[in-house]
Order: sequence, then structure tokens, then C-alpha cells
Amino acid sequence: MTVKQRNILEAALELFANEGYNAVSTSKIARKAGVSEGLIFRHFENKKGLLDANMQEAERRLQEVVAPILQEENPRTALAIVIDMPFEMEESEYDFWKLQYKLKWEAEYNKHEKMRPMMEKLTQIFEGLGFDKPTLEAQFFAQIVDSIFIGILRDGKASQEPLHAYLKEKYGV
Amino acid sequence: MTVKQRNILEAALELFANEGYNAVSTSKIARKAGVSEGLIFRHFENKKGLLDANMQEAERRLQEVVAPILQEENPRTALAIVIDMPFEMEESEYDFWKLQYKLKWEAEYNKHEKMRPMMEKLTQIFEGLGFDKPTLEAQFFAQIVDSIFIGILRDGKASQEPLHAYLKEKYGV
Amino acid sequence: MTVKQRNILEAALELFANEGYNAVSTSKIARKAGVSEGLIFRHFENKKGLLDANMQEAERRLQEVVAPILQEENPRTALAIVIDMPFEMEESEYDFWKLQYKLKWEAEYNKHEKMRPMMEKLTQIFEGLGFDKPTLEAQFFAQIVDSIFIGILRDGKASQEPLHAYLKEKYGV
Amino acid sequence: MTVKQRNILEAALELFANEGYNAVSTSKIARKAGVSEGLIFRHFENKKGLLDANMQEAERRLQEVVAPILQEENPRTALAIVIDMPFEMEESEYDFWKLQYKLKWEAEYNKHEKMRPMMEKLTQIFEGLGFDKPTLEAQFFAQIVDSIFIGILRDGKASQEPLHAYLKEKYGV
DNA sequence: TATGAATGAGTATTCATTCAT
DNA sequence: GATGAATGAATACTCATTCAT
Repeated sequence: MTVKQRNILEAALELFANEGYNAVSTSKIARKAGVSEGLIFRHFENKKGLLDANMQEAERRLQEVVAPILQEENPRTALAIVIDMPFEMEESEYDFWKLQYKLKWEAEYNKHEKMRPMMEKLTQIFEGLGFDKPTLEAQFFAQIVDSIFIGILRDGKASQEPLHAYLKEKYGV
Repeated sequence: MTVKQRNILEAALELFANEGYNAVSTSKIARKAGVSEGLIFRHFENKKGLLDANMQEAERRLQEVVAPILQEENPRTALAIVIDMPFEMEESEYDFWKLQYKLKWEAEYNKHEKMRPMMEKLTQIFEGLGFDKPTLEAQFFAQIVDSIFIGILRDGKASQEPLHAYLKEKYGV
Repeated sequence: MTVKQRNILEAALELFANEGYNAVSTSKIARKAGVSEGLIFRHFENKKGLLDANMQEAERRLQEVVAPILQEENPRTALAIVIDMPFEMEESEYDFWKLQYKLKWEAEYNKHEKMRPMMEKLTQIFEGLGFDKPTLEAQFFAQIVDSIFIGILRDGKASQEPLHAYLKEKYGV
Repeated sequence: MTVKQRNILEAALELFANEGYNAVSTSKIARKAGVSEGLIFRHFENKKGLLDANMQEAERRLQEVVAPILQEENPRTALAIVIDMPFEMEESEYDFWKLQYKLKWEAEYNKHEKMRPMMEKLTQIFEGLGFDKPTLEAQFFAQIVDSIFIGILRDGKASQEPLHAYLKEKYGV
């Protein structure tokens, strides 16, 4: 991957995440990336290709983030990692995740399977912690963490800090 | 509001909600509404005007939905109403709410104040129920209900039914 | 058909005929027709539609030209009409026919059936004139007349005048 | 001429002949020839250069084909060779000739002089055969043979076989 | 010789919007 | 109020060509 290719990808990510895929023109991306418009198409075939390339990277990144949780054997520790996760994300990665959440509204990109391993791990965790209905608790918990992450992406970490502490207290971690 | 005006508004709502504001052309809206393209501009000035008209209606609708909660004096009953709310929505209104959630990602439309009265009511409720940190619990609870509603809009009521029951159980209503 | 629509059609015809379909841009057509580029697409859907509209007119025109031949009962007279045909065409129509001949090289537009009635009439004519192999003579004759017409379109009437006279002499008309 | 140079030339020929000069991109030619796009320009300067190189070869080939006719002294034999000529062409050369005929519609490539020696020879032939107006007969005859060749290129040899026989009969060869 | 990254001008087409009727 | 012709700017994408390696 050449440096210009990377520039394009990053410019596209930032614009897609903040202004929306359809609201951003390829010419704007090119301008921001400091390359000619044609180069976008030589490297990514079409505008959609640019989005997909970013989504593929996202999937890789997601697995990286999820891996340490899947490996953690102590349920309480694992839970703590999950709760902290949204706060561990670097701000440089926010556009990345914003795009993911925005695209969840498009059927094509709302892939439940991607989260399957994580959900199963959460179920195990709550089983381990003696919850009565671990599957439901996992869903409940995942949705809360998700909504905290969304809150951070929209209004910054500070806005979710109190809820974060409250959550840790609730789950005793 | 004439019948054609209403047709336009509804066509726009459905398209904006499902395909996104920027992905939908005024000509497509006109075609779906069965009117000439020019008429859109006579009635709504420009494309943005169409969106705003829909958002205004949304605000009215939101108040309608929230009103009975604000009036309910028994905290437990009020809580039950909130939990049931997402399931009480008619499917014919889904596009309406989809659009709201999608637009929350655009700063211009992410107005926290709209929810202020509701949040205050929730805080009172949890105070009434003897919670230790009623403000935080209110935020926590609101985010869960929100995420359930989003789940319904994306995957249907059935997908959230178990969580619904679980939530009622948790809050003892 | 509005006047602008007609302007577009005529500008396209002239350019397609003389420079070739692929060598001509829609912007050039618009400029020549004195209209905005967008209007081409509103009226003809796409560039191909512009070509097809012209081809349809061509088919109508072809039938007009062929009709009097099909009606003529005297074989010798009919033959004379056919031989004279290329010289009877108005110069204002040349672009029209040029386009036809150019497009014969594209399979899609080389429709033998369009000439079927004409070929059958020619066969009858040569039968009437006592030719031994009227079908073959018809093909032979048609190809000669065609090549004379092509000669006219490329190099002007004068270039084919002698051949014209020679042909009449040959067929005794 | 290196092998890659030849590959480029042949790929260009096939594409130009079948899809048209303007409809074919240099990138498509490069892909078909199995070379990089840049190489085309190193060897042929520009796209037009590719066409011209092919046209030059065509001229050489034309002379090769015409030579035996010019040398033949017996008029009847010479005539027979001309009539047979279109059927003697190898199918591998069809693209070659297709391109010639297509380009005849562009003034720049419609060079009558190229055929001058051939036309003069035909005139001699018909003089020798005692025709009254040998120049005209030569033109007449050349156009027929041309149109047969075109017929072959478009619809295959079989389609012109009967006319071929008929022509030989007519000219008694 | 040969590649492939890179460009800038151009292409067909779409868009939101205006306006005469 | 309502239409549909018309526009000009923008859009995604392609093209012939250049150039560093």
C-alpha cells in the first residue's frame, strides 16, 4: 500500500464518518487526500470500494479489540475489560467506529455474526458469575456498553464517565 | 395541508428513513408521491425544507408519546409505561423513528434538550423508587430503552421481546 | 416534440454521421443544439437513446423511400426508380443515410430484415424481365445500387454520375 | 519489432476493427496485449500512432494482394483472380480489412490513390476483353467485388458464395 | 525495455432548483 | 395549486498520456 493509497483511505474515513457516505464526493476526498481524483478509482475501483476497504480494516481492528476479552478466563476480569473498552479506544480511532455505528442502519453492513463470538463469551461470563439468565444478561449488558460507546463518540468521554463508574459499581468490578 | 402536500411529506419520510437523506433525489420523492417535481419546491422551498417539516412533526409526535409518562404519578406505573413504550409504537411509525435515530449522528439534529423533561421525570421516578443515584440510573435506564427501540426498528419486535421481559423483571414491574 | 428536442436530435444526427457515435460527446451535441447538456438526458434518457431515436426516424424514412417502388407494377419502370433513387435523395438527408451505412458495421444495427420487402420486389422485377436467376440478379443489383449510394455520400453525386448512366444503359432503362 | 510490440499491434487491430477506434481504450489494448499501458506509448507515441502503424501494414498487405493481378497478362485470367480475391483472404486477416472499410468513412483514411494502379489494370483488362466503356466497366466491377468482400466480412463467405458463382458466369471466367 | 503510479482534462449522467404556462 | 421543460453545477468515473524507477 503506497503512501497516497493510505492518504486516500484516511481522508475517506474521516469524511464518511463525519459527513456520511452519500454526502461526500470523490472530488472532496481527493482534495483532502492531496491526490488526483482519478487515483481513487485506480486504487479502489469505485467509491463503494473505498468504503469497503475501510470496512475490512474495521473488521480486522474489531478482532484485535475483542481478542484479549475472549482470552481472559476470569469472568470478573473479563467483564471489567469490556466495560473499560470504550474508554480505552484512542481518539484517533473514533472516526473508525463512528462509521461502523452509522452503517449499522444499512442492512448490508449490519452483520450480527461479527459480534457472535463476543456475545458467546459474555454469556459464559455471566454464567460464571452465577446469573440466572446469562444469555439475556449478555444481550442487556452488550447493549448498555454499546450505548456508552456511542455516547462517547457523539459527546466525548467526559459525558459517559459517570455512567462508566456506575456500571462498574453495578457489576461489582 | 393538502393531500398532495401530505403525499410528498410521507414519500420523503419513507425514503429518507430507509435510504438516507443524501441518497434520495427530489425526483424520486416526486415520483413516489405522484406529483411533479416542481411542486415539492412550491410547498417546501427546498429539499432541506422537506426534512425539516418531517422533523417538526417528529417533535410533536415525541411530545405526544412522552406526555402520558410525565403525567403518571405512580413511579412504578410510569416506569412500566416507559419500558413498554417501544412496543406500543405502531409499525406505520417506524420510518419516523428510524429517521430520528439516524439523524442523531448529525450534530444539527442531535438535540439533547428535546429529551430533558423525560430525563427529569425518570430521575424523579428512580428517586421515588429509592435508588441511590437516581440521575445516573435514569441515564442508564434511558440508554437501555433506547437501544431496545433501536433493536426493534432494525430487527423487529420479536428480536427484543425477551429483553423486554427481562427488563420488566429487573425493575420489578 | 418540442423545438429543443428536435434541435438535439438534428445536432446529434449530424455529429454522429460525420464524426462517429463514440467520437462525439454529449456536451458537444448540447453546444451545437444550443441547449443545456442535462436536457438531452431528460428527453432521451441517455446517449444511446439519442442514437436510437434517430434510427427509428431512419426506419420510417426508409419505408417512405421504398413504398413507391413496391407499388410500381411495371418492372422496367420500377427498376428505373431504384437506379435513380440514390440521386433523388436530398442532400439535407445525407447525414441520415451516412449514419445508416456506418452503423451497418455494428451487428446490432445491421438488420437484414429491414431490406427484405425490397429484395423480394427486386426478385419479382427480374423475374418479370425474364432473368434466369432473378434472386441472384436482385442481390447483385442491390449491391451495385448500394455501392453507388455510398459513393455519392462519400464523394458527391458527380462522382457517380457516369456509373449511373452506365447502369441505366446496362439494364436498358 | 519485438514480440510485445507485435502483441500490442495485434490487440489494437482486433479491437479497433470490431469495436471501433474511439470505443477502445488504450488500457483495454494493454490488457489484451498483456503489457503495461505505458509500453504502448513508448513504442507508438500515442493512440493514433497505433492506428497508423496498423494502416501502414495494411498498405503493404494491399500491395501484396494486388501484385499478382498487376502482373497477370491474360485479361480473362486476371479477371478471375480479382473475382476470387475476396474468397482467398484468410479469416485471420479479416480484422485487417474490416478496419480498412470502416475507416473509409473518415476522409483522412479514404485514399483513392491507393487503388489507382488496380483501377488502371482493370481498365486495361476490360479493354482487352473488348468492352465498350472499359473505364466505367472497371468502376462498376470494382464496386461489385468490393461489396462482395464487405458481405463476406460481415456475414461470412457462405453468404456470398452464390453471388460469386453468378459473377464468374456473368463475366465468363 | 518495461512497469505501474500518477495526473488533469474529459465523459456520460444526475441533481436541486427555477420558471413560464 | 400544479405541471413539466429547462438549466448549471456537480457527480462518479474514464481516458490518454507522463514519468520515476
